[in-house]
Amino acid sequence: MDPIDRQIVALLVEDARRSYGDIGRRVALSAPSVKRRVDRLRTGGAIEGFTAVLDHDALGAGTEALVELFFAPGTLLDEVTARLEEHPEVVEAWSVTGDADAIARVRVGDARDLERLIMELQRDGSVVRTRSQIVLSRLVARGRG
Amino acid sequence: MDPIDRQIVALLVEDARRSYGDIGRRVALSAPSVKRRVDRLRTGGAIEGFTAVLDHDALGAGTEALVELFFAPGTLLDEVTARLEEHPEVVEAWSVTGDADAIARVRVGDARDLERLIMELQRDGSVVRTRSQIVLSRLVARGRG
DNA sequence: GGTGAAATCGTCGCCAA
DNA sequence: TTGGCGACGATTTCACC
Repeated sequence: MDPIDRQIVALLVEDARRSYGDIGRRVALSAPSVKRRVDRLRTGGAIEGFTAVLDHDALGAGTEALVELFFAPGTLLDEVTARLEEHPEVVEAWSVTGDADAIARVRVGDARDLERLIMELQRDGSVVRTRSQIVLSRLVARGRG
Repeated sequence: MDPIDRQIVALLVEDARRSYGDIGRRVALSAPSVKRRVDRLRTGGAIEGFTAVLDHDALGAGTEALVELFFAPGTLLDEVTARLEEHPEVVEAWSVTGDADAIARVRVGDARDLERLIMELQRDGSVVRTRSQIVLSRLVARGRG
């Protein structure tokens, strides 16, 4: 992981479909050499993959919310993770310090779906309370930097 | 935006570097036809772009946190957005309902950087209070759904 | 890390349904 | 309009230096 690797990563975050030749020109390396580095970064796990960034508003999709989760005493993180992964509406989730035990970023059709999702999450008793903040607008959105 | 477009979008979310030919084989379309659709999805705004998904732990990077922001009365959203965009540590931010006015997802080297960032954000008075929750671990992470 | 070569891919104009 | 075909230059991806 040298400065050139970092440059390559930054260029791919900016545009994942950039060609190796284009990257090579910017970092003064040949295309095969760039490919070797990218392959290494992928197998090494630094780059997990490449994805399309969607505009959910333009896609006619719905509502996003950040849901704080409060666990029952003695709840295992793995249980909650498994439960969250059952629901495709959960885009991302983190275990956090502070008031709540975890925060889930969810994408649902509308407020009714959110309500239903929250009920579902609480169903088996590992999540005993939630507190939701519905996203009104996205202020900042960067690659995944 | 027909079912084939949705399939194409899903395939690109899964792997943004897939070739048009590969996509075409999966949706029973020729490569040029797939390219036309992807071009249309991009100019139409449904697909904002393509990015690399990084593993920040593997990259030896630091701490992630969710910072709730409380604005001074009369603060404009655009002001705060501009302020947030000045700081590359802010990966994402949303204006939300509920207790806080906005939530920023930030990535910093360590807790000291977080402290410094928060001081910076509060400096001009539009953000009067913050409440941070440091991410202990990522529970769920899907493409960008 | 570079070079060269072969296979594949991106991209365009043109034509058919 | 939307999709397929053909063609050409660019790109990917090797083996080898």
